[in-house]
Amino acid sequence: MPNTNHHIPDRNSSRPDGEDNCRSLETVEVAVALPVFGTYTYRVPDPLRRFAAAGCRVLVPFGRRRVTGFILGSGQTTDGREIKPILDVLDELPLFPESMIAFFRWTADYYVHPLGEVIKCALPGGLNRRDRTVAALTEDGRRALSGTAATGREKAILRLLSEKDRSLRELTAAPLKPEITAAACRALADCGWLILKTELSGGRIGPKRERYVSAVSGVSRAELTRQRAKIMGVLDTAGEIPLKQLTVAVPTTLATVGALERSGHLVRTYKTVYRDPFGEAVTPDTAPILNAEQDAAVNRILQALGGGFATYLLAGVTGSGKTEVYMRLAAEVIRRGLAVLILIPEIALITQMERRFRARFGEQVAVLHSGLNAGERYDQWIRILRGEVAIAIGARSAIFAPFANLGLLVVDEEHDASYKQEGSLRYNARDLSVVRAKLANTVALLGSATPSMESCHNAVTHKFQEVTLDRRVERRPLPEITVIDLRLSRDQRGVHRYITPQLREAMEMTLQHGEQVLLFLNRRGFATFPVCAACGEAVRCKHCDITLTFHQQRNLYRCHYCGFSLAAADGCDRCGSLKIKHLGMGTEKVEAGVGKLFPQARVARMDRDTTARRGALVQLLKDLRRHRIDILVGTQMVAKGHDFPGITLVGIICADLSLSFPDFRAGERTFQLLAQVSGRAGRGERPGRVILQTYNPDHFSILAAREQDFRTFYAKEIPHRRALNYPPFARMIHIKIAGKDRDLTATHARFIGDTCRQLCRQHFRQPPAVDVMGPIEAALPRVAGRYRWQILLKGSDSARLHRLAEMLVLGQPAVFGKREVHVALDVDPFSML
DNA sequence: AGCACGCCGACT
DNA sequence: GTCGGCGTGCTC
Repeated sequence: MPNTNHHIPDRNSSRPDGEDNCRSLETVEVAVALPVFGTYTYRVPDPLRRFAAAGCRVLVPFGRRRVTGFILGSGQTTDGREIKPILDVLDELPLFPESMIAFFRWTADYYVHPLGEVIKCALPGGLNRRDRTVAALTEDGRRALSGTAATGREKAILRLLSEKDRSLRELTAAPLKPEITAAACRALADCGWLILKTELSGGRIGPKRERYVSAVSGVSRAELTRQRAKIMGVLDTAGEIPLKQLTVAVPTTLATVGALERSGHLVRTYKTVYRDPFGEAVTPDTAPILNAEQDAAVNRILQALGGGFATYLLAGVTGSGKTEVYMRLAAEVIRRGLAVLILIPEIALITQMERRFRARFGEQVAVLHSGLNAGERYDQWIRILRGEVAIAIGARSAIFAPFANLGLLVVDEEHDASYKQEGSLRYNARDLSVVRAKLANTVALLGSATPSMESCHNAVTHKFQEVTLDRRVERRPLPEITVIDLRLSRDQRGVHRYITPQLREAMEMTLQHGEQVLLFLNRRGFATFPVCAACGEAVRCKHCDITLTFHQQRNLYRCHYCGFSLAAADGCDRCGSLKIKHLGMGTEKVEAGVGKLFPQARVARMDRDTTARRGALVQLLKDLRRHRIDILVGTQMVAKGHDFPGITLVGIICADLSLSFPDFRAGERTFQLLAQVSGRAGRGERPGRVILQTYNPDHFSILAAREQDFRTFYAKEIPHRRALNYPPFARMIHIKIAGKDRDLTATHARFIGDTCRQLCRQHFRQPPAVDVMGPIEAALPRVAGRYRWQILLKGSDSARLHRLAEMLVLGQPAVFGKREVHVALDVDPFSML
C-alpha cells in the first residue's frame, strides 16, 4: 500500500481565553521581513486582538507597502509618533515559541543581520506575503504599441506587457533589457498606457487539505446501481476514508461520488493531513549492548542532563559508535518529556541517521532539510511546533527547529564546513547550537573523530567538557595507514603516475579477496588543467580567473565557479588548435584509468556530477552496500561519515590538493579529510588498510592523519595559530566586496578599508587592537564577471570586533549603499576564497 | 527591499 | 529652462 498521509485532527479555532496571556496585546513589537535594522510598534485593532500573539506572522503597512512581520511581544510606547494598525494576523497559532525570540535576537546581533530577515530565514520558505507592483497594459497602451506616439524603448515595455501582466520586479530584472527602469514604467503609467496595481503575493504554502468521504446511514439504497452499491459497501467497512483511497478501491468517477453526495448517501469532508517525506518503512531495532567506553561516555553526559547549560565534545575515532551514544541520550531526554535536536552535515547522512532513529523511536522523529519540498518542510515544522515529535534530525537550518522544550542538542561531525551557511545570513549552526543550548539552559553535544581547532581549544580551556571514545566498536582495529611518496613516481606516465605499485598491489589483493576499494581524490572532472598543445594557452573561463575543468563524459570544459562551459569540439580559444593536453587529474580520469587497470572490476564514481540527479546518491550507496561495485572513486563526498561495511582498502590518490589552498585552515581541513576518508576502511568484519599517496610525506597534517589522532594535529597546529593570531586565538570578520566594474570596485574597497581604520582610531584608542587587514584582491580576483576584494577584521576582543561591524552597518550607509558594488559581512568566515 | 526626496548633467 | 540620472534617508 502506498504511504498514506497521517491524519491530523483539525484544531478548534476558538481559543479558550487565558490560554496565553499575550493575547490581549494592545500594541505589538514587530520585526519586518526586510533588510531593516530595528523593530516597529503597531497597534492591534480590537477584532484581531485575540489572535495576536508573540510568534505570529502579521501583515503590516510599512511605508506605502504591506509586508510580513513577526510579533515579538508587546510594543514599546513610541514618543508621540503615529502608530499604524496591523492589517491582519496570518497565523492562527504562533509559528515559533516565544522562547526562541531571544535566540533570533542573539543571532541577528552576532551576525549583524536584520532581525526580520533572520526570522524569515529560520522559518520554512514560501510563507512570506508582501505587496508587489504589477503592470498591466491599458487599451490606450495597446493602441500606442501599433501607433507612432511611443518611442522604441517604450514599445519594448508595452510589447512585454501585451503577452501578460508582469510585476515591476520582473520588468526591471537584470537579464531583461537594462533600459527598462521602474521610473520608465511609472512614466508610462502617467501617460495612461499601462496601469500599476498593487497585489499581495506569496504565502502560498500552508497546511494540506485532503478530501474524505464517509457513508450516511439510514438512506435507502434500493435504487442504487451495482457500481454505486459497491461504493457504499466499501464505505460501510472502511468508515471515513480519503477520496483518493476510494477511487483506488472502486474505479469510479468523481461524478458518481458527486451524485451519491447529492442523493444524500455519502458526505464529503476536508481534513488537514501531513505530507509524508519519509521513504520506505523501517523495521524496529533494539538497543545493542554498549561497550565500556560508550557506556562511560553515556553515563558522564547523562549526569549533566538536567543540570543546566553545558557543552560536551564527544571525540570518538571513526567507527567508535557515536550514533549509539546519541540514541541512548536521546532516549533519556525523551523519557523526561523533553526534545532532542540533531544536526547532521549532509542530506545523505541525514537519511542514514533518520532511519536509525526511526527504527529506535518510531513516529516521534521529524526531519528538516533541503531535500524536502516546501509543503513537507512546512508540515515537519508544524509537527515539531505542536510537540507531536520529540526528535528532529536535520541539516544546519534545523538549528531553528521550533522546539519549546529542548533537552539536548547534538551536532554530529561538528568540524564539518557544511554547518557554515553561505549566502545572506552567514551563520554557523554548530556555534549557534551552543548558543541555543545556553539560552535553553541545556546540554549541547558536539561529536567528531576530527574535532575543529576551535572545539579542541574550548575543551583544553575547559569551556567544553571532553568525552572520548578511543576504540572502535567490537574491538575492530583502526586501519593501518601506509604513506607513499608520490615524488618517486614523477617519471611515470599515464595511470602509473597516480596509481603507485603499492596501491595497485593492494587493490589487486583486496579485489582477489572479494572486498571493496575506495579511491579518494578531492577534485571532480577529468582534467583540471587543460592546455593547448599548439600555443600553450590554458583553457580559461570567460567570466572567472580560473582554468576550466575538462569533463570527458559530457565532452566539455566547465567552470566550477560560475558554470560557464565550452564545447570540447571547438578546440583552443586562442589559436583554434584541436590538440588540447589534459593535464591535472580529477575523479573522472581516475575512474577511467582504474577501469583500464582492472578491466574485470566494477568501477563507479561518486561526486557532484554523478549524484546531481535526485535519488542517484542513494542508489549508489545501495549498490555499494549490495556489492554491485568493486571500486568506488569519489571526492570528499565519500569522506563524510558514511558506513561502508564492505570496504577494506582506501586509496588516497593525492593527499595534497587541499594543502595548497591559500587559507589558514588548509592544514586542518587536510587532516580532517584524510583522517575521515581513512576511517571509511575496515568498518565491517575485516580489518582495513589505507594507502596514502602524497608529495609531502613529512607534512604534519599528513603525519597526524596517519596516526588518526586529532591531539597530535592540534599540538602541532596550535603554535602557528597563536603566532599569527588566528582562530581560536582571535575572531575574524571578513568583508567581501564585489562588483562588475574593476576600478569602481577597487576604489570602493579602499574606501571601506579607510573607513574601518578611521573608526578604529576613533573608538579603540586603548588595546586590545582590532586589526584591519587589506583591502587585498581575493584569491580568485574575478568570479562570474565580478571583481572581488576583501578586508579582514581580526581581533581577540570579540565585542570590539562586533562593535566595529555594527558601526559599519548602522553608521556608514555609504559603505553598503553603493549600487554597483556588493558588500557583505562574513562573521567567523570558514572559506576565504 | 522599495519608495520619495533632492541634487547635478544633457536635452527639447 | 526641465527631464531623468542616481546617492541618501526612511519606513511604526
